[in-house]
Parts: sequence; C-alpha cells; structure tokens
Amino acid sequence: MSMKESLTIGKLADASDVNVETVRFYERKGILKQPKKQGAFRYYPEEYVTRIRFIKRSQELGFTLKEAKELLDLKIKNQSKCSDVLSKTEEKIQEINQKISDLKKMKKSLEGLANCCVDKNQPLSDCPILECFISSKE
Amino acid sequence: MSMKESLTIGKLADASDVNVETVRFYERKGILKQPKKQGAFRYYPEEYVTRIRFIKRSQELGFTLKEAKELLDLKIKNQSKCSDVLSKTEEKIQEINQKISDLKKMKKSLEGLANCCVDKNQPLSDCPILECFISSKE
DNA sequence: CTTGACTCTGTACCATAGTACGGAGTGTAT
DNA sequence: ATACACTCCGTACTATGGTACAGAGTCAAG
Repeated sequence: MSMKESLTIGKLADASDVNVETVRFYERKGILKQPKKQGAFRYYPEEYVTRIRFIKRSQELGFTLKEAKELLDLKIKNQSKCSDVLSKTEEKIQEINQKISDLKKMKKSLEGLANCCVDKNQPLSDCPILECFISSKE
Repeated sequence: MSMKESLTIGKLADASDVNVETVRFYERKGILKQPKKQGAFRYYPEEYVTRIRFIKRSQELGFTLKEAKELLDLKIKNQSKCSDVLSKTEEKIQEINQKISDLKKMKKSLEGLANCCVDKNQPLSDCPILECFISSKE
C-alpha cells in the first residue's frame, strides 16, 4: 500500500525525533488522534511530524501535554466555531506574553551576572538573579 | 527565639505559595540548602521566599528542577570563581533566547488564528500554528 | 512462500516532582 | 504547666510523561 505522504509509526517516530512508544502513548492519551489504519498497521500523513515536534517544543517551553494538546486543537478542530476558539487563543497569548516577559527578566539578570564576570575575579554578590520575578506575580 | 527575618517552614511555605512538604522535598533533593536550626526546628531567612518563587517560575518556563537549581547556583555560589560561572551563564542565556524566540513564533501563530476569528464564522484552515517551529530546530 | 524487520496490543516498569501521613517531639500562649 | 498547633523524620503514595518488554501478527523483498 504505502502511498506517498504515508508513514509507518517507526518512520514517523524517527522523523519526529521521538520513540515509537511515545507516539502510541500520545494516541492512548488522546494527544494525537489515531489515523485510519490500512489493514493492521497505522499510516500517518507527513503532517504528524510537525504535530509531534510542536508538542515536544511546547513542553520545553513550559506547557504540559494537556496544554500542548489545547494549542494543537486550536488549529486542528478547524470546523469548530471561531468564537469558541477565540477566547482560548487569547488566554494562551496572555500566558505566552507572561512567559516571554519573565524569560527576558531572567535573561537580563544573567547578563548582569555575566557582566560582573567580565572584568575581574570579584565576588558576584551584587547580581540580582533572584529578584527577577519579584514583581511578576499575577 | 524567632528573630525577625526568620520564618518557620510553615510560614515560608505559605509565603512562597507551596506546600510544606515541597520545601522539605527540595531540601532532601539538595535544591535548597537546609538552614541552620535553632533547637529542633528550621528557621529560614526571608530570602528563601524569593528562591522558592524563582524555582517555581523557572519550572513554568520549561526548566527542570535540576536546571532551576543550576540557575540559582549561579547567584548563590558567589564565592566561586567568575570564570566558572561565566560559561554556564552564557549557555543559559542562549537557551533563554531560543525559548523567547519560539514563544514569539507561537504567539504570532496564535495571533494569526485570532485574526481569522475576528471577522467571521469562517473555517480556520489557513491559520499556521503548526508551522511555527519548523525552522527552529538546532 | 519464506524470512526478517517491523507493527500490533497489553502490561509492567521508570524518572521526576511532588503529596500524604503516622507517630513522636517542640514551642508558646494562656 | 498544659493544651494545641506546629514541626520533626521516615516512608508510602500519587500524577505526569514516558520506556521497555512479551508474544503474536503483518508486510514486502528476494
């Protein structure tokens, strides 16, 4: 069978840089929906590679699997009403803004720390990394 | 005893918005160092509140506990040689830059999605959230 | 038409990051 | 000086996000 654009689970896993078991795990958890089977095996459209990479990177950015799924669903459930999607989208944008803002604060602190180091073997007691989230509580 | 600036574990946990058990867990794992005990109880300087909040927020930004500790240590081990700290710091700055960049791509995709929604009940098939990390692989 | 690599389902196991709890000891407010 | 909330330590349990089999079935290349 194997028409072009169709990957077995092993090929998909390789291309997505995850374990085969991870793909099956995501299916069991409903994070990825199981594709139509041709015969006994799963065959995946190429698009699934992008989905899985998206999920992995979302996790690295501090979203849980559940949240990654929500983000994915914003795109995938494209038959759903726009208005249903809109508030979720804007909520996620706010989360992302806060993450970006906090990462920038963290970065600034680290740059301060690095600057302390540029000149001397001086002690670092004045570098304020700990203070970076003090005012970022919502 | 309880001089000002000294918190019991319960007060610390409340102020840091975590569970008492979490504080003890962090100590067992070496994420936080156990403070001097006055008698049988731990007494913490106020500063620990900031530390714990820093750890929690770092996790939400996609760092593991171990990485959060590394970030904390950059500040806390201020008697260590600057040069030891510098390369670690710059490595972390690079990680943060990549996170910020990917979050911005994600945000842009979501904004595209939101814009699709502004006008109509139209289908969302053209919003490119999935594509946002395609070129961000290192 | 067989052989070997791959896939199937199911279950068990793992690491990380906590959370809960029992039973004993401590601190302090009245 | 005693009650009672809080703390101690140790151990066991939980949730999340996977990983690792075992044993059977399947696909397709030669």
